[in-house]
Amino acid sequence: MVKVHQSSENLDSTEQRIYIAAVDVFLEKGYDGARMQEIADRAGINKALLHYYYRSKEQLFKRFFADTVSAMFENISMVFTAQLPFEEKLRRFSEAYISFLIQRPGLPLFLLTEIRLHPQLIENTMNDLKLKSRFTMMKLLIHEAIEKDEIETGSALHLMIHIVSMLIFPIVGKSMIMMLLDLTNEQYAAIIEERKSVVPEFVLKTVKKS
Amino acid sequence: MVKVHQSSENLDSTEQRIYIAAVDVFLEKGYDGARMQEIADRAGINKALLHYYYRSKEQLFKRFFADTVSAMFENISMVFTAQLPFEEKLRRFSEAYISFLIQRPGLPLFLLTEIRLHPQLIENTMNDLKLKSRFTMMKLLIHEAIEKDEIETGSALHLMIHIVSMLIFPIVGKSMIMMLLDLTNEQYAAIIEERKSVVPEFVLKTVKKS
DNA sequence: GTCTATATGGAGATAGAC
DNA sequence: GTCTATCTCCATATAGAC
Repeated sequence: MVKVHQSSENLDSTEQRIYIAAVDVFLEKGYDGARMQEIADRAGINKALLHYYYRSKEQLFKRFFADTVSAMFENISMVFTAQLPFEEKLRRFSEAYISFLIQRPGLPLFLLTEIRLHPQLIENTMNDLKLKSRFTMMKLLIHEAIEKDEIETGSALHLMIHIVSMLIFPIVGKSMIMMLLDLTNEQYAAIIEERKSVVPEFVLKTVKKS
Repeated sequence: MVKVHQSSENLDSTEQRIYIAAVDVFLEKGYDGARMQEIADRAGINKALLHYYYRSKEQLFKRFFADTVSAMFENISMVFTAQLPFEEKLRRFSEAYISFLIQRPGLPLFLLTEIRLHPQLIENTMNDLKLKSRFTMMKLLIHEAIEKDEIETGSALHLMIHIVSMLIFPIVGKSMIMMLLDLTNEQYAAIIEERKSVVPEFVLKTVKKS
């Protein structure tokens, strides 16, 4: 869930409603395309009140962005704490990650786009959250597995990129894939669901020692 | 190369300079972030002249977008005409596709983003270009290989998605990957270069009949 | 074809009453 | 806290001289 910066007040408070509306609009339209008027409309209030709670569009965006990135990576790292063989970790990771993305299909493309378009807007956020150290866990996991002779791979780095790419890209490229392969929304959803198991099995075929 | 809508005039013409500037700005800032003033400045002319050649921002964008999508998919389909075994086609495709993307690193993320943000702006474009039929070639290629017993795979559809994901995502997710893995620009470039061969070899390990 | 000047509208942000 | 009204700026687009 996306956390909210707020001192534990009523969930139905105005501030909360504004925040929720802002999340929707920013995700749909991006920073440049988002309109304060639309956020106000969806929250059922007016622009003035919006500025009363969040001084500016920039501040509102920054709060939302920090929360969102944080949620995204919290979710990833959970899988790695368990003590399990590489195979099982990979299966659980794929399952958990795709499940997470299914619920927030617009998130990865949004993040990638905003990082590119507004690096200065998000710089502080990225430094605050210790993302690097979190992600390093995945690298360590794979190195560990290699040392334990569980897997065989030319490059742990490339293997990581393979896995992440196969999990995230189909979500990011939804519009393109649907168009090119002539899929309905239902077919597309089914394919994504399948990938929870297809991707780890595909990877394991390649790297498992026999 | 990105084609230009223009009746074969001087390459240094004003219209041409505007178009080139527009390509740069749109790719950098996206449709919403692009400013006509900036395009005019980079072209070394003023806004009025810009509107003289291209009536509106929307029209300018549409022309550029159509050209760009076209170029992107022209390039893909070239590989499939040759009569070669699946293995060799896959290697050539990976090489050609990554080479293409290295020269236009911002392109895939731009396309994916604009398709999502402005579907109505690009609808005509997508219908005009017979993208679907072009991409179907890749599906056919894989089915053909399966029938010829060249490869073994659970699902041709997923295999296609695997390949495309592993090729495109590292380009799309450059900012994220660089940040998370703590890479310099040089290291990142080297990794992308490596993927020209790493990806097809990875895939072949899984699907090659032995 | 190219310019300066300006029209027009929309966006973020604030003032000030209640 | 919440509203209406308004300010200010900036972006697209056009008018009209040269």
